[in-house]
This record gives sequence, C-alpha cells and structure tokens, in this order.
Amino acid sequence: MDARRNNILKEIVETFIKTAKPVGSKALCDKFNLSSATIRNEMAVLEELGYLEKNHVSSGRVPSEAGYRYYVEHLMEAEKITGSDMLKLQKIFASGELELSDAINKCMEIISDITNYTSVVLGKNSKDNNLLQVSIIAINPTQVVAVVCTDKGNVENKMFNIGDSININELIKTSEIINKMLAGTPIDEVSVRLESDVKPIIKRQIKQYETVYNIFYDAFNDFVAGSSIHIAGRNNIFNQPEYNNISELKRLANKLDDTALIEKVAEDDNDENEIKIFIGDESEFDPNVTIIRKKYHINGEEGTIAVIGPKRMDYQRIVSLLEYIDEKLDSRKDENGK
Amino acid sequence: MDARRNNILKEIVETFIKTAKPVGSKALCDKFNLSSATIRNEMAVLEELGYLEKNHVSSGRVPSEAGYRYYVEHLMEAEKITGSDMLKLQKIFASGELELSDAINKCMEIISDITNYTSVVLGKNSKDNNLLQVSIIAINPTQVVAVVCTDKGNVENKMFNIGDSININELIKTSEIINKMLAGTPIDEVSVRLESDVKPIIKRQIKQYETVYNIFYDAFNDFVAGSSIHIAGRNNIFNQPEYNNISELKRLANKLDDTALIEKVAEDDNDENEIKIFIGDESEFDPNVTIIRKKYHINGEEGTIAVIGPKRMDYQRIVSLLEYIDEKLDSRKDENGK
DNA sequence: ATTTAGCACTGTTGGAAAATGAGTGCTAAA
DNA sequence: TTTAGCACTCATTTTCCAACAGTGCTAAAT
Repeated sequence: MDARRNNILKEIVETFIKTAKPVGSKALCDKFNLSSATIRNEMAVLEELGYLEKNHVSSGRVPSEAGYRYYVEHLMEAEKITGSDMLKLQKIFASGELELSDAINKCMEIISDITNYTSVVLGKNSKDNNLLQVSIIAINPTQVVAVVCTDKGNVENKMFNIGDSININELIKTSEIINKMLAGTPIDEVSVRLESDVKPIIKRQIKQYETVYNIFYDAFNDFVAGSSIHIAGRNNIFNQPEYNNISELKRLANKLDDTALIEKVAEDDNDENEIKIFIGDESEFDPNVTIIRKKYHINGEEGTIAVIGPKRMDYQRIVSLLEYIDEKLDSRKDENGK
Repeated sequence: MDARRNNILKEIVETFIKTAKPVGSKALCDKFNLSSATIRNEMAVLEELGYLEKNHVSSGRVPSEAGYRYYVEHLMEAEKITGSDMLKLQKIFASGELELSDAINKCMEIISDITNYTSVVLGKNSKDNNLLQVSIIAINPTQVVAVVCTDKGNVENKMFNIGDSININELIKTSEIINKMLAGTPIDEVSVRLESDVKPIIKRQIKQYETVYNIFYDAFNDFVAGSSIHIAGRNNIFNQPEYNNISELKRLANKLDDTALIEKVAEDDNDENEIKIFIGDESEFDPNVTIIRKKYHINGEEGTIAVIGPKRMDYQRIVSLLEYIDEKLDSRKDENGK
C-alpha cells in the first residue's frame, strides 16, 4: 500500500460516498494524471487486497466493508466541523433554555435533517441509580400513586387501585419502612431486597402484607424496565439512494421499530468514551448500514447517541458533528448540569 | 337503488376488500345467476351514480370514496367479532394483570398484527385533570425534583438545578402554598393562577421568588404539554398491496412520524362515543387511507384508539374489534378501574 | 322491458429481442 | 511502468408483440 494506492482508494471511497454510483477508472484519470488503464491496474490490486468490489464483471468499483474500515482507520482526515453545520447546532446550546436531554434530542434531529440519516438517542439506562425514596400519594379512597425517585433525579410513578381491603395508611407506613431500609440501594437490586429484607418485616406489621408487597414490587419493577429511546429523522435515511427498493426499505423500517434491537446499539462497552464506528456486519443491527455512536455521561446519567446511515456514509462529517456535540455537552455539564 | 343493485355494489366492495384487484363483470355472474352483460349494465349505472370507478377504460371496477361511504352506511352488516379474533384479545383482559393503558396498547398491537393495519393510541389529554398536589423532592443540595400529581392519578416530574441562591426549604414552603391555594384547579389553568394568585403571595414571603416561581411554572407547563401517542404496528400497513411503490410508502411513513398530524385524528368531537369512520379525504390525515376511530373514557382519563388502513379496509372486522374492546374496557371500569 | 350473446375495441402486462453504454481485462507497444 | 487499443461482459433501456381481461354497444332472445 504505497501512497498512490492509498490515494486512489481514498478517492474511490469518497466519490462513492458522494455519488452512490460505482466508480470507474476513467473518473479518476484527471485527478491523478494517469491513464484509465493504469488506474484499472491499481484497482485490480485493491480488489485483490479485499478493499474494493465489483457488482458484476464490467461494473465500476465499490468499496467493500474492509475498504471502508481501512478508509476510516488510515485514510480519513480528521476534519473540523464545517461552519454551517456548527451554526445550526450552536443555536440549540446558545439559548440554554432546553433541558439537557431535550437539547440532545434536538441536536440529533438536526443532524438527521442536514445529513439525511437516522439518529437514535438512548437514555436513562437507570444503571447507577440508587433509590432515594418512594412515596405514596392518595388520589382518592381507592386509588393511590406510588412515586419512586432515585438519587440521580429519575422519577417513575404508577397508579394502583386498592380495594377496601387495604388501608392507605398501611401503604404509607410500608413506604416509610422501605425508605428507611433501602434508601441508597441500587435501583435494580431493590426488588430483590424488597423480598428478602422488607417482606419479613411487614409480614409482622401489616395485615394485607401480600397485596401491599405486590404493589411496591410492581412499582419498582416498572422502574427498572424504563429506558428511553428517541429516534430522530426516522425516515430520513430512506431518502438515501440505496433505499430505492421496497423490500430493503421495509426491512430497515421494521428494524427501526424493534426496540430490543435498537437497544443493542448501546451495548459492547469497551473504549467507553471513544466514537465508535460499526460498518455493516460489525454491528448486529443490519449488514447494510453503518452506525456511528458516542456515549455520553451527564450528572451520572448515561446515554448513547448514534447515527445510522448507509455504509456509504459521510464518515468525516458525522464524526465531527458528534465530536462537536460531545464538546458542547461537556462544557454545559461544568457550567450548569441542568 | 333497488335491492339487486345494492347487492351488486356490496359484492363488489367486499370482493375488492378481499382481493385488492379491480372486479370485473364475470366475477359476479355465478353469485347472481346473471350474465356478465347484465352485470355490466348495472355496473355502468353504479358508476354513473358515483359509487364505482374504473382505472382505465377496460379495467374492472373499484369502489369510489362515495361507494365505500354508501357501503358503510347502508350495506355493511354489523357482524359479531369472530371467535378467533376474540380469543386473541381475551387473553389480554383475562389475566387482568396489565394496567389499563398498557392493555389498550397491547390490544391495538394485536389488532395491527392480525389485520396488517396500523393503529394509534392517543392518550392522556390531561383535560379534566385537576391539581392534587405538587411536591418537592431534594435529590442533593443543588438538585430538586418537582412532582406534580392530579386527581386522576397522572403524575409528571421535572428535575431542576438550583444554584446556591435558592434554599430548598423555600421551594418546599412554596409548594405548600400552592397546594393550599390551587389544589382542585384544572391543570391547564394552574399556570395562569400561579401567576395571578400565587406570585403576589410568595413575593412577600420568599426571597428569590422570581426564580422559585419559574421553577414551578416550568413544572406545570411541562404537564400540560404531555400527551401520549403510541403507534402499534407502524409498518404493518405497508404489507398491504397498495403500498407497492416507494413514494407512496415514504409519504405515509412520514405522516406516521408527524406527531401533530396524528394528534388531529382525535379531533372533531361530535358524536363522542360512536365509532367514526373517515374514508380518504374525509380525514385530514391522508387521502389514501381510511381511519376508524373510537374514543374511550376511563376514570376520567380520555383517549382515542384508531386503526389506519387502506380505503379498501375490512370495515366490518375493524368495527367489531373496536366494539369488543370498548365493551371490555367498560366492564373492567366497573369492576375495577385499574 | 329485460336479459343475453356476440363482437369490436382498449389498455395492461409480460416477455423476447435488440440497441446502447459504461466499464473491464488483456496484450502489445511506447 | 505506463498506455493505447480491442474484445468482451453485463446492466439498462427501448421497442415490439402477443396474450389477456374487461369494457360498451348492438341486435336478437326471452
């Protein structure tokens, strides 16, 4: 891989990113002051090496997954975000009015709009949250709401209908017991300790302890399940020329609707704070897309932002956009964690 | 419109609903023991009347919007829900474990799955909710959560970063004042009365009253905005044969992503409790779909469930399914509003 | 007065054949 | 090493044609 070959590969990847059409030898003649035949020879080598592919024997070349990977690792220049892109994002942070999580959503919406890719924001993994308190609010004689609050400020609530059998005061009493015993417990351990530690206690003090126990159990269980997904520009990616056939389009649309699958985007936790790029089969999501992802941490809340595009995605641009957002989030965190 | 003509129209609509292919005269010969020529004559009349259309001069007939409307109003037989459909829905209500709003979502998901249409559940219009109480929970010295609870059991919460300037006790004191003064106030009037009634009071008692006021204002404002949309089987409708071309598919996909547009499905409040059918242009949503919708009220919470399908939708089936759900919801409400 | 058989006509659909064109690999000369 | 030239391949587009489903109309039959 001498310099010229690198440059040719780089050029091919980048023009394919731009045009979405297989690139032929003639297209590069001018750029390199070489004849098409020479370029063809180089292309043949690059294909041999596994970086390029052909759709059929007489078509132009298309980067393979290995080609993109090589491009991303060795060829891509770390460009700064462009002025106009920055301008659009700046507005969001400038006002400072938005809550941070809303600001993130908004950012990803803008990124989706200007790039025609789809973004996801995965938040509130509720890991690292500890129980602060649970309160019972009586709505009326037969309905109560249990409000669970963590030390990271996440709140979840659930309404229950209690028959005549349960006295509201017993619920409140139980909530106080729970608060005394379990405050500070990691939220995903609460249901376990509720059973092992609290249940025996209330068994002695509360008449309908079984029902009461179930209510709190449900309330906590709901909390653990809670994790938020926000998809921005869900259909934008379909404007990419690769989605010009129905079955492909439907396939991806269904994946974007599959919560469990989307959540996997945040998995694989090595090199936590780096921007990670998953090209095609490198992620479980879909062999035909690239996912570029960054994790963020604000006030102990952890989340992931990711952009989903075709493999022929504008890597440079997305990386620089995500870096910019991360920078901004960092600075806001210091100044005012709102 | 004599009986025979009605029957022919009915037959045409129903076979088109089944097959999605324009129906020709021959297809009806056997059903009516008439020659194709006679059927053709009748069809010509029905076309004259505006109930049928042709795609081109020598194609079979397709119901027009007016045709569907006529069918729905005069021809469609109110059939009972089929046994197998009922079975699938029964399971949801049988266990009784699910919270009612979850049960509704689940129902619509099942309906979407068995019919290949898309459903929406619009909930928590927060109209008719009155303030029960607002509480302040201190997370740590600089962060608090405001929890707003209504008499219908809806809860909303919002975290705030308070600088050193604000004393948490002042917030708690203010919350007590608000509870005393505004409990019972319709939730969408609270922010107004907060300004007119409460602000003057706290001005005298609270040092940083301007900031404190803003916090509560934000908390209540968030509440009013909250209304939930759940889309079930978002992509199912794309399995309908009418969505065999990309642009049509994208167009609808974008509409299903347009929150404001979806919310309009619940608008137009006459005959509140009837199942309403919007065929094509009859709704603002999209000229090429039919929307069948039903409002529900449970414990004062109001919501809308709707099924979105092609105009060639199985009207009978959807109507009977929605009726069944409504029935079930009604009975659950009486027995136990959970 | 209806109903029907018969016929000419129309537009869709699908496939085969042909033309076009972009791009390749290879060879031999520069 | 590079390049001009040539034969070849395969996707794409266009054209043409046949088959087909269905119509409207007319004239005869019931």
